[in-house]
Amino acid sequence: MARPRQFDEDQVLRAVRDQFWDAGYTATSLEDLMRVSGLGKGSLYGAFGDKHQLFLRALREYTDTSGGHLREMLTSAPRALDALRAFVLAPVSDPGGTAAQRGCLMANSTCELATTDPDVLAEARRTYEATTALVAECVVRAQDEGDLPRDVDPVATARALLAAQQGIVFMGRTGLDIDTLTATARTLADRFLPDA
Amino acid sequence: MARPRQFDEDQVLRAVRDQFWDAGYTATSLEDLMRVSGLGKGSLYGAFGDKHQLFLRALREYTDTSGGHLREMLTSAPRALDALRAFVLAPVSDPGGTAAQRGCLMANSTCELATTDPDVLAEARRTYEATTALVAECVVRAQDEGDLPRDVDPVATARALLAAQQGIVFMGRTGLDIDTLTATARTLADRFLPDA
DNA sequence: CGTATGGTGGACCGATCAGTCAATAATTCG
DNA sequence: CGAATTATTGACTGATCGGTCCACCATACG
Repeated sequence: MARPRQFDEDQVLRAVRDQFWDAGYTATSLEDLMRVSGLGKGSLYGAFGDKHQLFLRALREYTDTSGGHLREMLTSAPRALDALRAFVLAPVSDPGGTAAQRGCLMANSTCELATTDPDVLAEARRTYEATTALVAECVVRAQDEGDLPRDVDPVATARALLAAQQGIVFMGRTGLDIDTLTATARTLADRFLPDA
Repeated sequence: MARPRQFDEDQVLRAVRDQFWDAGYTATSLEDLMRVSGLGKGSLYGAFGDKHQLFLRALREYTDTSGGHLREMLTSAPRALDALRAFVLAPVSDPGGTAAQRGCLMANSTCELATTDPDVLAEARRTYEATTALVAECVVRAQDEGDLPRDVDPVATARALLAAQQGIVFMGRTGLDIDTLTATARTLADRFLPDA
């Protein structure tokens, strides 16, 4: 029984997320956040709390969204092996390669803040634990389908695939051209995943 | 014919580098830099210019030092294949795993600043180009020694090994425990480098 | 020993930082 | 329609930012 919000919370979170993504957490000022969200300080603070809380919300929005995409990617393909291959190649799936240079918000934030921000570190551990579990599930399915040998440890394999994928993401962030990056991702995928 | 510097430039650069390493570029203030270096503002500005120039100097000091270590690592081992293995395992060579959590200053800086700081991006490209070349040389040597097949492209292999190594570095930054991280690095190394 | 040179430390600057607060506006419910 | 409630806006705060400047001082050279 009062005045309703005049903005869409998710839309604001996405705008704020993009700002943090491009400039990093520390280098983003409240003025930046007001500009990209179109909101005043009072509204931002009223709806999300301070800068740090807002960042964690945006980060969570990001991990939830990309976690959803990941789950879909890993379960939609008919063959699990193809899904794993798509997982490693995901960082170069953007045609222009512009997305590659942006890197991953979770990874960028971890590199920037892991030493000083326990909340971000915890979110990183949570995210990569969950990702490992999802990929490991897919590895088991690939084993069931006869595409991967039975004697490899699914979780260890998942961790190696995740590390390789994050390595690709990082090389993309350095501005490595998309063709070279794609070739590198393929090389890594080929070593882990037979056939093609 | 004037008063000589009362500090060792390299020592200051190392202290400053550690500060940037732990807190990131943006989150490090001039007060922090004065504290860790023991110098006043005037001395810092007189010797190194502004914060950005000082950061680039510290970053260069870091890449030069680790580039030297890398070169030594890749050339000192009797067998090139062992050197390549050591390269992939380097991020977990620290016994306690504390170094692993710190990550790599160049990588952290790239993730934080790649979008906004052309100088850092250029330094990253330069560094990883040089690293690729060094590793590729070592791959050729391993081929000459009969430990790697002749038909693989040395540069492509080097890029894949570098990406895998950076993936390990990143997983270490997320705080993944050192044992799991070591196992992951071994898994990656084993796929690329036969024998042991 | 005096003077020129350049290093040193800290006061100081305007700008910007994150965050607070109160006046105002918009909405719902009685 | 009026009262209660909450969103919105923007002025304001004290702190801190990066950077400048200058008075002071240690040294080297004549």
